[in-house]
Amino acid sequence: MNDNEKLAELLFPNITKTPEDYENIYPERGLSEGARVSRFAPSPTGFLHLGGLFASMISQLTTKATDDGVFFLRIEDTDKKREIDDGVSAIIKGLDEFGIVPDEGVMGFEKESGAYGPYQQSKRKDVYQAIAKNLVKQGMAYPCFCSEEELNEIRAEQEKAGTDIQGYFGEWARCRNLTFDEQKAKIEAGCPYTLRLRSMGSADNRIKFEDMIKGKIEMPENIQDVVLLKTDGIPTYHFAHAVDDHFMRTTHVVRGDEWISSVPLHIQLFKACGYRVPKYAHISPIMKEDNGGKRKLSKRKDPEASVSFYTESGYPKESVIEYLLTIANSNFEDWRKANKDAPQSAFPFNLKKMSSSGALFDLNKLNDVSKNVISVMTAEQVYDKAVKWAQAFDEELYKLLTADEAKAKGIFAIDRGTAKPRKDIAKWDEIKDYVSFFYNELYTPCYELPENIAKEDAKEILEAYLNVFDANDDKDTWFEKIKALCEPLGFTPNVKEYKKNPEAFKGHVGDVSTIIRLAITSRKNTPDLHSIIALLGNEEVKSRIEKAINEYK
RNA sequence: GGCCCGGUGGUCAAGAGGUUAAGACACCGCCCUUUCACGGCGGUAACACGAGUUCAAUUCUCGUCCGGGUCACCA
Repeated sequence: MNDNEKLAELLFPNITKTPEDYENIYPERGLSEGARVSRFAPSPTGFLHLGGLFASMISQLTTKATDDGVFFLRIEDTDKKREIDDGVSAIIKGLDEFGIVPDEGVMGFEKESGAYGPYQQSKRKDVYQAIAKNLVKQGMAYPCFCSEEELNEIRAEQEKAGTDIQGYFGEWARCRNLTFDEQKAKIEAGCPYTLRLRSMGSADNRIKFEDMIKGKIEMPENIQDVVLLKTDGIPTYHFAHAVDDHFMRTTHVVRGDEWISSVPLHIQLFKACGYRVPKYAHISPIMKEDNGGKRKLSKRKDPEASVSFYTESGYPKESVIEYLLTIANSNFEDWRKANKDAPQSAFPFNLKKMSSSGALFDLNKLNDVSKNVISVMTAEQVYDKAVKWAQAFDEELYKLLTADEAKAKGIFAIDRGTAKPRKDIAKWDEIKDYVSFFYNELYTPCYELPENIAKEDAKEILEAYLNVFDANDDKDTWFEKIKALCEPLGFTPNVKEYKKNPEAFKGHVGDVSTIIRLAITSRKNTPDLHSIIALLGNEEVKSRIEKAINEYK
């Protein structure tokens, strides 16, 4: 046994499996030619970030562009400090609420599926250690006994010396060249240690790689002896990334572009272990306007950073995904225009068309997209989704909607299913206001007239209308009756005539309709009044008109 | 500071060595219309700056500036 082999045994006496064993445990997937395997690998911080949803959507889309692509969910819980109770469920629930269901990986609390698990890094300690042991054996990794203070000290010295590159490398790497006896003594004395990579990189070398989104990138090679295993034996992100994505047979790594600067390290790690380097696709973050500048959406400052914001506001999941798709591929909107009814999954997503700079989050655009999405839903769909939302977030609304299903559906059916559907609703939390005048429980009458209409005229019109009104009239006779009211009371049924000669009339049909609309709904603007009247019914409408008349007396 | 990435209207963006520099959102106006919404038509508004290459640069090159990321026993 040489010194490296002795060191490996000293460090990992209980690790008996070899890298070859794991190659057999996690064999090549044997998918069809070109099939992509990708993943979403968040740490369980207790909530799902919009950027996380975006990344997982892109990742999934990337795999679904190939025949038997696999998209899996891995949980990166190697940092106990960041972990939050049941953070895993929050992520799964968040993804699920937007229709993203992984093919394999962590599927729920203590639940996973797939042959490449465990998919939670905290449960893979043995795998990492076996690989680490092998690295030590080959002289590519070594224990480092430096304390936090010593590390700070090194950094301070480097600062003072004004070196371009700071960190643990070359001359500065105090533990890099300890003899086996020195290492042995420290270990037997129980000194805590981390395991570091013995980097074979040189600052003079440049490494090139092709990012699927950002294109060709060239960077200096990694020279840092980075930590592979922390004092507690748990791997750092970098090491876990190489080991996991190798053994889970990931072909495409889709992740946030904050990782781009560690790609040289990652490539080095893959090579040190003898693994094929996966393809990388680094996504730009979704930004937020801030004092005229841009910054990343922050979970602290921005409620819209968490996906729960969208479910709570009642944005349909399709809307959020649709919006994200418009950010992802700018040709999505054109595609949507040409394929109005196609499911989102039919869109030919192209990683290479992703923007390489970060997009500012645009709530206006989301609202617009969402209005379009909702406008093509059937009344039944709107009803079902709204009810489901209300059940969770607005009990009063829930009771009203479910107490009279037919009425609620009737409301949502107004002008729906036509070639030019209304686009009033962007999210379910708007519908309470939208439907409020249909329900006496929500309705607060307000009889304030527009300035150009006198109380007396309003009263006369309403009195006259009450005499001829019938909620069962069809739309044409209904409106003919209103027109007929006009002339005797000094209004004209002809708007154009009024515009030509405004002095000759008190107003036109529009004004008459406004008075009626106001009496029935307390609003100047509503969807089709005839439909509203039909839904409200004879008695209710009559009683509202009578009340209004009293107000104008 | 070192190293990366980026910079086309307010926002998202297409684009190409020669274009009247697309489109969408927002905004404004007009039309349609019983209101609103929808729809239609139109409008305001952009190639960060400076050199160089070229007959020609917003497009290629370099520099400057600005924005973002990263330099942990965090991911």
